[in-house]
This record gives sequence, C-alpha cells and structure tokens, in this order.
Amino acid sequence: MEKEIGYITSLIGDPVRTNILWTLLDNKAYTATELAISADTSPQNISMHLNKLVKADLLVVESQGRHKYYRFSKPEVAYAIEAIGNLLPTEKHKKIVTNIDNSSIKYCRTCYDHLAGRIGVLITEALLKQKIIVENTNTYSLTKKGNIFFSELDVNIDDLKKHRRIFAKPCLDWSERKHHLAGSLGAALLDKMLLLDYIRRTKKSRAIVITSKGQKHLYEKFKVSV
Amino acid sequence: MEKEIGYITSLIGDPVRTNILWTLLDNKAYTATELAISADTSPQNISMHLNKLVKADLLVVESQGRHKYYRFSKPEVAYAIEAIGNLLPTEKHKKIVTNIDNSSIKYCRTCYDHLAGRIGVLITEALLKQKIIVENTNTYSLTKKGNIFFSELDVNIDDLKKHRRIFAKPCLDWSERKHHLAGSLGAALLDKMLLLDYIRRTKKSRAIVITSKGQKHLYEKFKVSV
DNA sequence: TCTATAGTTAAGTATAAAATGAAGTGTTAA
DNA sequence: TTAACACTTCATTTTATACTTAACTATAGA
Repeated sequence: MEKEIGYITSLIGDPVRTNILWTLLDNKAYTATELAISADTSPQNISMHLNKLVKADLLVVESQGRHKYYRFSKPEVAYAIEAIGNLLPTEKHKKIVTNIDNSSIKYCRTCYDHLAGRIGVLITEALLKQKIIVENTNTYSLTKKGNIFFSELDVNIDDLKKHRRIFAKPCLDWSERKHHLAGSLGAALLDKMLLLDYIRRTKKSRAIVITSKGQKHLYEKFKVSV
Repeated sequence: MEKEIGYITSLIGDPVRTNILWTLLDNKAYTATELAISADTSPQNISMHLNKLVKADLLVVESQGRHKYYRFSKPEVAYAIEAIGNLLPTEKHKKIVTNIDNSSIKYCRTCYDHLAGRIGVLITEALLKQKIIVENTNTYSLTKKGNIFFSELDVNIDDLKKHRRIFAKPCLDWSERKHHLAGSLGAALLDKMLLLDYIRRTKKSRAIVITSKGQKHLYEKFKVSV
C-alpha cells in the first residue's frame, strides 16, 4: 500500500507537476504550451510531465486540432491539492497575505469551480449575515429568503439539488483561512456572476477581475466593497 | 505561491516521508526508530526526514527520556494524506482489495482517530440502517434513538458537541470506496470500542484486531459479522 | 562509572529522475 | 506547398538530494 501511495505522492511532489496541478485548480482546461509557460519550462519537459499525470489518471487530455487540452480527471484531484494547500505554514501564509504584488490573485480567485479568496469569503459572510444561507455542521442550507434570492438570480435550485454533488458546503480558504461557499450552489453563483459580467476570468491565472458593473452590484447586494 | 505549495508537495513526495506520514495516520505517536523500521531505512536517514517534516510544521515531536515521539501537528495533515489516498487508480485499488495477504489492514484499520476500512463502513451502514444517525449533505446527525444509543455506551454527546471539531461527518474510505463515520463522534466510538476490548490495536500497523467479545457484540448490536 | 540504547550531525557519494538537444509527426493557415 | 506551430520521442547530460559512513551527544540501567 505504501508503494501505491508513494507513487501518487512522488507524482504530486515534483515542482513542475505541482505547478501544473495548482494551475489547473480553477477547473479550466489548459494546453500543454500554456502549462509550460506557467511552469517556466520547455515543451518537451511539460510533455513528459503531463504524460505521467495522465497515465496516473490525475489528468485527462482532449485533442482539439493541434492543441491538447489538459484538465483534472475527477474532483478528488482538486480536493487533494486544496487539502495540501491547507498545510501551508501559518507564518509563511501571513507573508503571502500581506504581499501586495500578487494582490489580484489573492483577493479574487476561483477554487476548483467556485469563487474563493477574499471576495469568496466576503460574499459568503454576506450571504450568512443576510440569512440567505445558514450554516449547519459542515453544510450550508438555503432559507426561504435564500430561495427567493437565487430564483431572482435565475438559478434553478431544484435542478442543482438533483445532482449527486454536495449542494452547498463551506470550503476552507488557504489565503483567507476562512470559509467560502462551495458545492453546486457555489459553482452556480460563480457561473451567474460571470454571465452577468460582474467578474471576468483572466487568461493566464486563477485571478478574477471585477468589472465596474460588478463592483456596483456587489455593494448593492452584499455591502461588499472591493 | 506555487513555490510554497511546491515546498509542501516535495516534502510529501519522498517515499520515506510518505511512509512516515502513512504510518502516523492512525494518530499514534511513534519513535524515530519505529518509523525507521517501518520505512526500512537507517536511523540517520529517518532523523533527517523527520527534521524536515517538523520544520515544515507537518509533525510535532515530544521528548520522553531518550525517546522522541513524532505525531501529526494538526488534523489537516491527516486529511491531506487521506485525500491523496483517494487518488489511487481504481484498477490498482482492485488488486489490493483482492489481495489476501494484507487482509487484516484491509478489513479493519483506523483513519486518523476513527474506525475505517471494511469494519468502519459496515458499522456506519448499520448505524444508518438502524436510524441511530441520519445523513445530511456531508454531515451525519444523531436521532433521538441515537442519543439513547450513545448515552448507553457512556459517550457524552454534549461534551463532544462543545468542541470546535466537526461532530460527525462521512469520510470517504480509500479501500472500500464508501463512507465511514468520522469527526468527534467517530473518534469517541473508536475509543469506546477499544476501552470495551471489542477491538485492539496492533503494534506495528494501522490494523485493528477484533476480539471474540467484540465479534459477539458487533453482531448483536449491528448484525455485522466479521 | 561503564555499557547499551536512542538519536543527531556533518561530509562525501551515488543515483534516479528532470532537463536538454536533436529529430521527428501531425495540423493549420498563408 | 510551404512555413509556422503544437506537441512528441529518444538519447544524452545535468543536478538535486537521499543515503552512507563515521564520529558525536544524551539518557537509562546495571
């Protein structure tokens, strides 16, 4: 058994492969070249590493013309990477939070397929404060007010609940050390905010930019100023 | 950020350190020599590895006379290791399950501080079937019947709920691919079963042996035959 | 106080695996 | 139909770091 586990840990343990997995954590698919740039290495090298990750069934690959798109094979991979992220030493972590250089990725990023970072945490806190969601042990559930709120946003709650996936749960954030909204409700909220152009994804990272339209609405709805 | 994560993943990625972490997953403290034997390496080498893990705040060490006892610094470490365990390829996993040699660790082992493996899953299923616990999204809660059940076992539910730790939640088992009971209730149940001598820990692994007394009671209480 | 045990530290070596260079295949688009 | 691009394969080189050898400290027990 140790050998089997060692196989996976040694795969995750290489710096280039860690960079790949960390980049893919926003649940987007990236091409080999994009990942090579992100990991600052050669195409040959990234090809070798990606092959190992695919063979180990951590990633899946899809060919589109001359491009190959890589993404996680299953949510468990994202969970494991996030769980490792939560092991970051606290002092080092503080340094990151107070580091202004990468503030955009700090305040605003996605975690797998939902909003994370400072914005994710602030919005979640606002949802709790306004009693749109309530916290149980390790889950969130919607109040009546919450049902109205999300139906006004044109999110079909019943559809979400049909899925086998967890509906709404707190997810510990590595940068904020607080919880943000995860699960299918969290994913639906992110989708809707992207659709409404409150926020936009950036090309090369997990950073999210907030549009002026978004700023206005975030303040109106949640009293969140960014 | 990638560098910080890479630091942790490369730590976890070494085979000897993986062995250490995997061994410690039962939440017992082990001495350096025990861990060296487990990882089949020299005292000098294990010393070096343990130092790295302590410096990274994954482990803490306590001196007792001429011995040094190592254990996880926080539950997050166990969660991360378990999350990695869930990434094991399914085919390989099947091979393990049908492998009779390590059947004891397969049927009966602990995960951090609660009962896992086949027994953990069977008991959890029995608790659900008998409506002692009910499943919500990603949590379990106690029914009235459950409150009586655990008070008869002399488990103080109110005390458990006072802790900041999650009370009861499903934990995906890497060997069974089903859920077992985790959280403080799971830990309390394991403690009680050890105290009542239904089960005993073995010296050198996470395997648990079931006593004949335990077999009898497990069948009476849960209709679980082992 | 002497011996065995538990663990550490430091310098040197060995080796596995990552990176590179060169030469490919297949794809798009001018 | 040619050139540029996206990616791969394989042989070779490089390098990081785990491990060894050897000498050490600290504790326990006799």
